[in-house]
Amino acid sequence: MESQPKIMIPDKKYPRVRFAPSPTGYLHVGGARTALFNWLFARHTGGTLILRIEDTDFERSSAEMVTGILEGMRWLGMDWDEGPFYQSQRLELYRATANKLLASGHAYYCFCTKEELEQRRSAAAATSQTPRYDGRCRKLTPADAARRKATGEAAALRFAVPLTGVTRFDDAVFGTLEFANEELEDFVLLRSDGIPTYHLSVVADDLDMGMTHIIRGADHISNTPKQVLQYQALGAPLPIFAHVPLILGSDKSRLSKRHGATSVMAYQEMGIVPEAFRNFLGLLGWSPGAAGKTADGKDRELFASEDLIQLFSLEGISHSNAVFDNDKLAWFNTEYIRAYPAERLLPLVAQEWKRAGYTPSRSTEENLLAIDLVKQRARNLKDFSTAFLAYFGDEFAFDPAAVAKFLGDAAVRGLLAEMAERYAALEVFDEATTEQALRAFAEEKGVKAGALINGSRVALTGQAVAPSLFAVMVCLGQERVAQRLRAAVTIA
RNA sequence: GGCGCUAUCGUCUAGGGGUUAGGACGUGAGAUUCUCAAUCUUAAAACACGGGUUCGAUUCCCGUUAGCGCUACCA
Repeated sequence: MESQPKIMIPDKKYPRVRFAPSPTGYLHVGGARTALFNWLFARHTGGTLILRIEDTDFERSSAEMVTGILEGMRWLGMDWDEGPFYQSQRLELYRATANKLLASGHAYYCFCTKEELEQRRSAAAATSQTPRYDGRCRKLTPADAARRKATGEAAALRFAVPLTGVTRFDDAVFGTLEFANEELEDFVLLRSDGIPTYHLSVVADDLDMGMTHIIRGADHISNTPKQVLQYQALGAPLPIFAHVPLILGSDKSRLSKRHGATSVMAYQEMGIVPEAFRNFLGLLGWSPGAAGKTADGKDRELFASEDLIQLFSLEGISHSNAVFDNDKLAWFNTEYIRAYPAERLLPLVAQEWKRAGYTPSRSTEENLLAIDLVKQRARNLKDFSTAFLAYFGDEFAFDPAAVAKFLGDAAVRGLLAEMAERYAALEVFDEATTEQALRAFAEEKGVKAGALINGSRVALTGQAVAPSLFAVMVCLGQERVAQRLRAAVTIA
C-alpha cells in the first residue's frame, strides 16, 4: 500500500461521514447499503465521504478484499472524496490516543493472559454468571503497573469504565439511547502486541478525521456507549450517530451465504443492472415518506440516483430490520433494463457477452436495433447471452420445447422452407410486406397463419418467446430470414 | 442468561388518537396479442397478544411474546 492520501482540514460547516469496511470479506449487501446511505447523505448535504479501511485484524484482512470492496462501490456508482485510509498505517495515532487515556487515568494496563480470561469466562458461564472482566488489574497502582510493563511483561490496555451512572447518546434514527455503565466491561483498547482494537481505532480516527455523523449498521449500537465514554474521556464532542437497521434473509435471520449471494459483485454476475440494485438497496430500510408520492397518491418505487440524493434524509430510515426480497430486486432489474436506451444498455450487455465468452457477429448498429427490440422481454442481462443470441449473430441454440411445440410438424417445416423463397424474392422488406407475404402464403396453402407465424418464430430465433414476428424479421434482415427459414427442414 | 433494539398484508413500506388502513413486489382471475413477457382491469392479503390512558387506540404508556443485535486482546 503506497503513501497515504492527505486528510483535508475538517470544515464543520458541511457533514463529514465515512464508510469504514473491514477487508475480511468482499463487499456484502449490508455493507453496500451502509455505504450507500453514507454516500447519499454526503451528496445530499454537500458533505464529504471518507473511505477508511479497518484492517487492524491483520490475520483476517487482505489487500485482495480491499480491491473487491472498491470494485463493489464503483459498480454501484459510489465515489468517495478522501481516502482510502488504512488503519494499519495509522498505528501511531492510536498509540498516542491510548497514551492520553492512560495519562488521564481513563485507562490501565492489564496483565491477565488470554488463557486466564477465557478460563474465568467459562467458569462464569458454568455458574450462569454474566461473563465480564472483573477489573482485577484496575486495582494495581499505576506505578506498579508501569514497572511490570517496563520489565517487558505483556499487557493490554483497558478502558476504565465508570462503575456507576449511565452513558447516554442521541441516535438520529432511534432517539435517545441509554446504557448502565455497570453493564459495560473494561474493554481492551490496545492489545498486548500494541495493536489497537476496533473500539480505540474507530474513535481515534473518527475524531482525527473530523467526522460529524456516524452512519453505520445497528449491530454497532451496543458498541456505541464504549465509544461515547472515550469521547468524554478525551474531552471531545460527540458526533451524531445514526444506526441503520440490518438486512435479513428470507427466514428473517441475519443475511448470510446460505440465503444465496451476499457479495455485491455476485449480483453483477447474476445479470443485475447496478442502478436497479442501488434503487432496491436504497429502499431497504429507508423510504422518502410523503416526498415519495406520485401525483396520483401512489408510492414511487423507481428512483434514479439523483432522486435518491435529493430525497435522502436520516429521518426516513426505518427502525426495524428489512428482509432482502429477490423477487423485488428482479422486478427493479426488468424495469431498468426496459427503460434504458439501447446505447446505455449496450455496454452492460457487452460486459455480459464478454463474461459468457460470446462475440456478436453483427455490427454495433444492428446490435443496438436488436437490443431495442428485445429489451422489453428481458428480465436479466443474462437473457442477452442466452435466449436472445439469435438477434446478435448466427450461432444460437434451439430451445427443444419450442421446437417440439411449433415445429414438430414436418409439413410446417416444409412450408417454411418453401416460404423462404417468397421472402428472398421480396422487393421491399418491411413489417407490412413481410406480414402480407406470410398471410398470402398461408391462405394459398390453406393453413392457419398462426401456425406459420409460430413456426417461423422458432426457426428464426430458436425460442418460443420473442417480439412480434415481423419486427423480428426486419431486425434480422432479408437474407438471414430466408436462410433460417430454408434451414427449418433440418431443425427437428 | 444479561443488556439493547424492533414489531402494519407473505415481503418492502406509507400513515397516524376518529381512515373503506394507502402503494409496490409476489400470488389468483379476466381482457388483449402472433408466442411469451409486458399492459389494462380485478381479487385475496396486515395494524403480534394482553392490560392501561382516552368519549375513542392500529397510533400514546406498561407488560407478554417473538425476531434481531451485542455480550472477544474480531470488526
